[in-house]
Amino acid sequence: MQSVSVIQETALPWPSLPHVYDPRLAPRHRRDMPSPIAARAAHKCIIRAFKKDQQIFGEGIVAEFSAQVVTGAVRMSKLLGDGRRQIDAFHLAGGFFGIESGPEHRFSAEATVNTTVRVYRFGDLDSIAADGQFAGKAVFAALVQSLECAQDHALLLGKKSAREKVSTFVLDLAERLASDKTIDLPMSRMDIADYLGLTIETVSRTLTQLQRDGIIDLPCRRRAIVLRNKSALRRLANGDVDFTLSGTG
Amino acid sequence: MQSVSVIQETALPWPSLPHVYDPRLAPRHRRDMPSPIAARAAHKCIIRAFKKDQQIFGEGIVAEFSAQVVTGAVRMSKLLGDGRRQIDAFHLAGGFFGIESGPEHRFSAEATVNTTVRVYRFGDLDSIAADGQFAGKAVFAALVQSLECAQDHALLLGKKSAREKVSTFVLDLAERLASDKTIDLPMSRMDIADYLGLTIETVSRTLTQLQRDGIIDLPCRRRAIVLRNKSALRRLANGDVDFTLSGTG
DNA sequence: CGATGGTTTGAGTGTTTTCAAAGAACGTGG
DNA sequence: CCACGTTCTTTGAAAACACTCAAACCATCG
Repeated sequence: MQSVSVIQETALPWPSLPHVYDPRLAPRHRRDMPSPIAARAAHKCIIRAFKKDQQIFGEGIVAEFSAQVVTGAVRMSKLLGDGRRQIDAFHLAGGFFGIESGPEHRFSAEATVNTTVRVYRFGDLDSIAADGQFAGKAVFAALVQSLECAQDHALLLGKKSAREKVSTFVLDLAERLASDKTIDLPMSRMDIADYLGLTIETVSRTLTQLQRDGIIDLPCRRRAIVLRNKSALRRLANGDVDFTLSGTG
Repeated sequence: MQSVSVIQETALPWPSLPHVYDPRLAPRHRRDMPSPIAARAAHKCIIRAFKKDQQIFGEGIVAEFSAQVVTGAVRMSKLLGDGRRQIDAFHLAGGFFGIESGPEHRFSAEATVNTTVRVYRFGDLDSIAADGQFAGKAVFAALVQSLECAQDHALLLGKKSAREKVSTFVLDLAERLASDKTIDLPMSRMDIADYLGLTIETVSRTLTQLQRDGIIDLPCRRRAIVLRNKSALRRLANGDVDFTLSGTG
């Protein structure tokens, strides 16, 4: 009903993952070393497609699977009692998500656009951790990266202004998508707002203002942003100086 | 406190830490605070004392050591370009901190009160991950806990009001300190503010308001909070309903 | 006991939110 | 391929919340 297509996959090496696999972490094992997880999971590994806004798994659901984004993007979100939503992270192509320590998922995962993911079935984390070889390290690396990401996110949410938040977001997305000039946003303003701890109106206003200041450009196509002044963006993102008041005034 | 003698140091360049083994110090673990890592690293483990506001290690410093709080509390903080500070976490007795994936510490660690820590010398994360036994799992667990903590923190910073933030903080601290009624705060208002993404004035005002509403009590002793209405606090913390307007009005 | 620094309180300001409505892109169906 | 409706986005005005600046307060320590 909801699954659009299910395809059997051949083995695909974990190590080719841009996002999870930091060569700095395990460079020695990188070359030609088969991944135990991939090997083990190969025969149960499938690709699934999810439509825009379709849920991949919900908060509180038993964590039987983890997954890797093939195309598209996935948002990890959490809800407050009254429905307020905080998006913890966006996973882009190559990104892993759904790896949990406890028995259930602590986030809900949804596709922000039409998305395909590769699904893995995982045993408990203990056994992964106990695997001193490739699997343990890969999961370890994924975990550490999530942690760093979450911590940077906390800095952003706690201490940055709307202008700085949006700048940070745009810059980060540009890097992760390897976009030199034009970024194709794989999410709505609402998603961005819930990620940055702002409202859609503020996100929109801030983008407009950055455009007025010549830092970015907003083409007709709403889901795109063109970078005009990357260094200014970087300064803003890092809170380097008082860069809040700019140009035109 | 503990029968073992504690080494007090003033200036402390981490790199010059003496890797001595004092049988009186290291192997004796507090019964209520089992430390698997210590068991393994016993021969490299020492106890060190830090005074209030003393730095344990700085952001960007080579990560040669990690540590576990024995008594007191440690704040992990990050700075923005212009000096704004975000505290990522407080580590209380038993908490591990300083475990990194990369070559250097991504946070500065400082004692918020007079504090003693057990210091470990760690090899790179690879070797820890490769250890399928005790150490690997313990570090793994610590990492996962940090991650969950950071993610909850992001929800707090991004979506909660001052009232909700403070309530969450008080409740969390009460649980972590196993305080039934009276909480002895191991940090200043400034620390709390930088942790919650607020200013000290707002933290103070919010606490006062919670007191007026009969939810907490603020004794003369400024570093203490008495819980009066724990369930109200819990409702506030979880954003359960519109609980913002309360009592007296 | 007085000095000190952290904390509380007050008044005014500013940024972000809220509420409301117009505008524009996108998808659907003809 | 165009027209239409729907949805998302943008813009505006007013309000709310937290912040800034400033001063008083009072625990704590010497």
